[in-house]
Amino acid sequence: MLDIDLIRQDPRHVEENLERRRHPPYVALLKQALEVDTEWRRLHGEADRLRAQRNRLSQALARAHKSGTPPPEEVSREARELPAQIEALELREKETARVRDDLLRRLPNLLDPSVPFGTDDTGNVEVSRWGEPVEPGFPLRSHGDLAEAMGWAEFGQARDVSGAGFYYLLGDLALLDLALQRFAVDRLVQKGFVPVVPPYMLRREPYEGVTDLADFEKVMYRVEGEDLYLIATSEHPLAALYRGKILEETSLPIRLAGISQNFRREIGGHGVDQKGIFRVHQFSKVEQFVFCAPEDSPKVHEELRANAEEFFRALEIPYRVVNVCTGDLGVVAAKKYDIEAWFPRQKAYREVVSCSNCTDYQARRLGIRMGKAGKPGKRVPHTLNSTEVATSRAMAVILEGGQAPDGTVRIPRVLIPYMGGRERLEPRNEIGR
RNA sequence: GCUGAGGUAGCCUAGCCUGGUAGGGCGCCGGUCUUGAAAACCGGUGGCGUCAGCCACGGGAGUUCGAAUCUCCCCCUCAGCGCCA
Repeated sequence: MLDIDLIRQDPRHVEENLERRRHPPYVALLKQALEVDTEWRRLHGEADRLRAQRNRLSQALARAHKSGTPPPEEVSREARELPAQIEALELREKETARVRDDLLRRLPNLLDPSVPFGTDDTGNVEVSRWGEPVEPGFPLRSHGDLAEAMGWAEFGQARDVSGAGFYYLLGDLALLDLALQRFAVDRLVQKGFVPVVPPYMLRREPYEGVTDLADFEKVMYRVEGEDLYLIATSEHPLAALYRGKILEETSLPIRLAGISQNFRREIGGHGVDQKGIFRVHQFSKVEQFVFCAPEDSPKVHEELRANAEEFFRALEIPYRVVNVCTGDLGVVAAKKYDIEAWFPRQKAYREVVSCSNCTDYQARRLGIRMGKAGKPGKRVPHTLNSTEVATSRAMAVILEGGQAPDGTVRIPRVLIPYMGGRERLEPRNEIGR
């Protein structure tokens, strides 16, 4: 949610920013919100005056009551008539506020100046590139086919018992999933992040603070008969960790490393990845999340990006970083980098990390403030989030890029200690796992 | 799931029976004093506002001129019991 004070003080600035999305309805929404707000302020003032009058009358009646003298007739008459007027006015005031807030909530975050314009992901701008894609000397198998052939995954039975988009991981691939998570967490802890295993379900109300309403229809699983939703990413419960709280200025930045399963209903198109773990309903992810002072967020954004880049360099996976354009950015982030890893079989860069600066948009909706408790002058902190690793995606790259003609897969050097010292993923039947 | 107790400002708590518009403590901020600090004392402490004021006692509805207080509905938390990895 945008700052209503900013909109009142400098509507032109907000309008110019919204125009950069080249989506005229946003500007119309803004103007409407501003009009409704003006009306609300008028109603609010009027209702305030009537309430003040009511308080004065009530006190006069209380005094009369105490002294035992009956109050003047016109006082008690006005006291009887006022509540109906107040009620009518308050009803309009409340309704107007509701309309204004609805309009406000539909406005996206303000864009960072560096965000390029574009209508979809083809408008994203490459900002850096690391590693040399190598040509394999033999035809590569898709990660799904390979995993199934080597006994590391079972898709058919998962489809039968849970539906398309689910999978069993078995043997070395199950271990690789855990190894990636533990490696990612260890690195972040070393950098001062607090590891967090959050709730995997949230109630609707706190959930509305962290995501836009469309997600409830499209993305999230709802628990039957309960006011609970399965989290789509640990970003959500991590953001909600301080909902309604005041963060001590000196404790910032707060760096959290979320460890969770993630559940997503809509998983988009299929094609070459129909079989596999690239797009699935459930996956493990280690997430970076930071609360910081507004002036620090650009620096922290680069820090999160650097952390994610280092992770993929440690895995020796070539990648590029793109500055995500307006059409691909979504409403919550002010700026977003995607890291796209090189998939050698597909000969394409594909998204493995998403790194966002949400500025104050998320924190304001969650009612998170910063400052000293009891001291005036609270500010709204900024929130940022970035994937460290989504294991499903990382495993897909490792399987594609690390495979040998015999089907075994080279384990990235840094993960060997996490895999019992072994250097290759071995077929399940051959080693009895 | 059952029974009971609760939800008051950043935190703790009084007020509820008997309706008159939220008091105290801690913390924090500022001031006085001091070489400096502590102590002491004074003032402040959330949200909205067109800066008159208004709102805020878990949420909503009702009764009333007036509700933290009375009535009803709902939510949440804790304790004990039950169930349980």
